[in-house]
Amino acid sequence: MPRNATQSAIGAHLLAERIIDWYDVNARDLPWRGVDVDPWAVMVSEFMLQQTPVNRVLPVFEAWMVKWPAPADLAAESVGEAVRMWGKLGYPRRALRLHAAAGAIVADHGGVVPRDVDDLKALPGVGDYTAAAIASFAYGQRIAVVDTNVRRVVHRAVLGAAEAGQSTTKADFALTDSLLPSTPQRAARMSIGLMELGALLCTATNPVCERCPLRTDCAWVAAGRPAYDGKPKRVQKFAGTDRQVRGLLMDVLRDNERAVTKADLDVVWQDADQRERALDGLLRDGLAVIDENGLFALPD
DNA sequence: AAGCCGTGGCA
DNA sequence: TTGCCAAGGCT
Repeated sequence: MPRNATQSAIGAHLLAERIIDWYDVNARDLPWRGVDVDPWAVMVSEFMLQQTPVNRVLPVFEAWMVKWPAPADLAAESVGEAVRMWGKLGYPRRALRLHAAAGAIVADHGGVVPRDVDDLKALPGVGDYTAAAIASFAYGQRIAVVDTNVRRVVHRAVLGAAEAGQSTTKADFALTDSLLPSTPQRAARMSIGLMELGALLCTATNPVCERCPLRTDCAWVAAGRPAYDGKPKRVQKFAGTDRQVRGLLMDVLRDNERAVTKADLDVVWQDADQRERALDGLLRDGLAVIDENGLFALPD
C-alpha cells in the first residue's frame, strides 16, 4: 500500500505551496491561460493538446480561435472546414469530435461550454482528463486533473517511482485528489502547476531535478532516482502502418479545395490492399466522403 | 483492456 | 537511424 500524502515525508499542504509558488514564477504565458480565461479557448486547447506538443498546437490554436471564437461559430461551419483547419496536428478525428461537441454545446447548453463534469464528459472527445481540465482551468473547480505529466510527477515525488503505469488508474486519481488543497481556487492552481512541472522540469527523459521545487522532499530523488521497473511500455509503430497511409490520404484531401479522383489518392501508397483499407477507414470515420461523381473530398 | 488513431522533434 | 515521446479518447 503506497503511502498517501499525509503520511509522506512532505505533507500535502507544503507540496501544494511549493508547486503553486513555483508555478506563479515559472508558468509559460500560453494563449489559453490568463485571468479571464474563455472556457471555449480552454476546451479547444485541450482537444488540440491531446497527445500533441504545445509548440505544434500554438499556431493552429490562434488561427482556430480567430475563425471560430465561440462554439456556435464552429457549429455553423462544415465539419470538413474544421478538419482542414486542423491541418497536420494529427489524430484528425479530434477535429470531428470538437465540431460535434460544439454542436452539442449549442443544442444542449445554450452555446456555453458546460461547467458540470458529467455534462462535459457527455461531449464527444471529452474523457476523464479533458473534462477535469476544463472544469478546473476554465471554471476553477476542485477536481484532480490527471494527465501523463501529473501522473509522472506524483509517482516520483510521492511514490518514489520513476514512471507511472501504462494507464491512468483510480488510485492515480485518488492520490492526486488527496494532494489538492481544499479551496477550489488553490486546487486549480496546483493542478495546472503539477502539469507545468511535469512539462518543464519533471520530464520523462532527463528531468531537471536541480531546479525542481520538490527536490529536497522528492521520494524518487531520495531513493536515488531508481529506474522504471514496471511493465514495459510498448510504443506503437507508425512507419508502414494504416495510420501512416491514412495520414497521407488526408494530406491529399486537405490540400485540395475540390474533390479529387481515386487516382489522386492511389499515388500516395504502393500496397493497394492497405490503401483501400485505409481509405475505407477514413470513409467509415467520416473524415472523407464520396460525391455523386465518385470523387473524394473532406466531409460537408 | 489492449490496440488503434497522426505527426514531427530529438537523442 | 531508430526508438521514444508529446495536456487522451474510444471501442
